[in-house]
Amino acid sequence: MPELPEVETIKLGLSKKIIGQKIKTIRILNPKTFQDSDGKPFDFAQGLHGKVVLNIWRKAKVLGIDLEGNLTLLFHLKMSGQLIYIPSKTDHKSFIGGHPTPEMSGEMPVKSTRVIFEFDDGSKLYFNDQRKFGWIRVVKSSELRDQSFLRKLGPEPLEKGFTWKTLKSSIVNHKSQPVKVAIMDQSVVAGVGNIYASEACFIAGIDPRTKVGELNDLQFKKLHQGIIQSLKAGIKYGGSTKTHFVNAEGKKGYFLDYAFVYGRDQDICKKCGNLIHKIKLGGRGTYFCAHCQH
DNA sequence: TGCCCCCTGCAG
DNA sequence: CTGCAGGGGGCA
Repeated sequence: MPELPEVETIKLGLSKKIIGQKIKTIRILNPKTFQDSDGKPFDFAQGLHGKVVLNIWRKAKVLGIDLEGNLTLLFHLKMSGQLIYIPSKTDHKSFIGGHPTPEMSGEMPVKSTRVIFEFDDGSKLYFNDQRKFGWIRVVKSSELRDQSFLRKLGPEPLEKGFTWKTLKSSIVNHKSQPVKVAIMDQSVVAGVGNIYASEACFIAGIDPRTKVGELNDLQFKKLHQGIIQSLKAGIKYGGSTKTHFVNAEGKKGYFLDYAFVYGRDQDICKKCGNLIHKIKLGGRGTYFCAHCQH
């Protein structure tokens, strides 16, 4: 899935477009994608029809859309989810000067489209998800904090409360894990996934295989900085598009052009010129420079 | 604290 | 054909 920077990119793009809009219809092409927390079908006609979008937020890799009537839509994009907003025909012409880009022309829905939200002005929000791991849920806004997956999350790495000491304390019961695996645990830090975990270890100068219990305080400080810097860079370049990720306008992100190690097996380290290596940690592809990381 | 699994599609 | 892919829940 999209990790924190990708979901943040979608959030920033979507909030400009759908806050204040009223939901007209919801078409569910893949019922499994859209379930309430009990796995029962949700009564959309009664529940969401006519509701106005009040706010959009992100927590870890989950995107939330608050609606009128104490309702919140939760989205998890998992590995291949996309949320693409297509303006209504009128807006669309004025927006791009009458020359539709491929992703904005009438190519939606596509084969992987699972759910379509239509707003009162005719614009649409498409939830595409090739692998069908992603989900959408409806919860009461006032009961958000009871959601188990939100309760289990560690600190938000780009918020004030995240310091190297809070990182050290939240990671304390992962001492025997490789550090790269540990920072991908959402209870340690919220929102770090496979790409930015490799990047954070590189920036910190730490070998991703190093056991958490072997890290000293200086390394925790560097790791803390590495997490923050890699995520910020991800947001700056509009996220990482390996295969699926696109922003709310259907456009790719370019972080991987600037990545130090991720996806660069047998390529040259941008810092020292030695070869980047790919290994497997916790079942996931992991990239590092043996010369820069110890 | 490690696997298996949920799926689909693409590269090798 | 096999293996692999931005995730993470459920299980022993």
